[in-house]
Amino acid sequence: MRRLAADLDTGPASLYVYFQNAAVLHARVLDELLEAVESNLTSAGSSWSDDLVDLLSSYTTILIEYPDLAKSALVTRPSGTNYLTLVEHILKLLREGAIPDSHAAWGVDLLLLFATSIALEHGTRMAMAGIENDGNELRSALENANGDTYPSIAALGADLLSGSPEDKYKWHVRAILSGIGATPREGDVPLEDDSRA
Amino acid sequence: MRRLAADLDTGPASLYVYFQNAAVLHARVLDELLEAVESNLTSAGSSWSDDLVDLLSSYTTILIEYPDLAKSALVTRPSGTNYLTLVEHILKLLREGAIPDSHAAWGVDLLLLFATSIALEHGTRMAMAGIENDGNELRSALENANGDTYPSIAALGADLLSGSPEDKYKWHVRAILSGIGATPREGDVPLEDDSRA
DNA sequence: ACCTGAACACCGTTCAAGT
DNA sequence: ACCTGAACACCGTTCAAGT
Repeated sequence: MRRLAADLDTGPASLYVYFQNAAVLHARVLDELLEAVESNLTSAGSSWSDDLVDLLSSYTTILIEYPDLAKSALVTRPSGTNYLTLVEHILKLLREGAIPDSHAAWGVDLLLLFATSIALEHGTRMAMAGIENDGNELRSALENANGDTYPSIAALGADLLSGSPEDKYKWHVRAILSGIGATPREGDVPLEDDSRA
Repeated sequence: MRRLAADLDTGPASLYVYFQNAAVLHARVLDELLEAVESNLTSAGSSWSDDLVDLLSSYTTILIEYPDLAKSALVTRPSGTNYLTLVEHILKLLREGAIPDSHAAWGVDLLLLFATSIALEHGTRMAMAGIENDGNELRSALENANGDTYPSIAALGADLLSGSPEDKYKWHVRAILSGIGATPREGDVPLEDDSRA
């Protein structure tokens, strides 16, 4: 609020003439930024799931630059036209993937929650870079975990810390996609049923 | 920092004698709170996936009371013994579910990211309850979405907004579980292979 | 050596006062 | 009527000064 106000050569109070509060302002700014989501797409059409990974990556990449907006988006879902366009695009790809409608309806939430959280996580981490890189705390805790009290952790060992963020991101999205396709919701018609009453 | 310092009848500066910064203090407090995760479990053993839903619910329930700690946990993974115990418990249940180790290794991250994000989302939303409930913004945007520009949104209609948070939470966890079980990682041995070189 | 009062550099929001 | 300076009520962090 104060930085934007300063950029506009006025006091922060003036912004409250146009925006109810900081959350509303954030939502508006975010929706403006989301116009870039579609234009940042790279792969374009090898498969519906690749497209979905690409689409969400584009969204995350934008949000990662603005962790405060990611936090806002997580708590108060945006409602602008560009956000709706993103939801529409996700749903379109899920239908291409033959995901049942009822699964897709609850699946979009999960996909966007994931993409937003990752942006918040990494964006905030980057914003406090250098100050103190305590990312190694958990790392060493896992490496030195006692095999008697933590047998499963010890069994997995280095695998718990393996992989680049990008590879994990992609695998996580694919896992979510696979899950929302395969996980039954109450009211689902069983697969082999020919739907006679 | 300031509230805790006031409770201890001193200035905020004193805390810096014992904690490097606010993030470190948060991590320590959180790990203390996580001792309650195991004792809050309810269902106990109908199936590994039910147990996993229950375990993560317990974690989320605790974190939802302290959104600031949830934010901290999202950005800087805790590394205390109670957090390790939680990770161990999750891994144990995933092994019970016959999830391949390499999938479990990347799956814990996703499960904990989800549980933490939901706590941050709902916790923050509760903390600003009453002030302005603009949760209906997206709701009405989705309901009034033009069927020509947003065909998939219009096709799904009310289903996009259906379901209680609890039902969605459980379904989301189950979807993630299903996905991490079924999504191949590079290096996976194909199922029908009898592993002769 | 160990602790801390006071100050610094920030926030978002409100409201009386100015044009 | 529309805008805003100044103040209010908060943050986390630092550092010189006190015991």
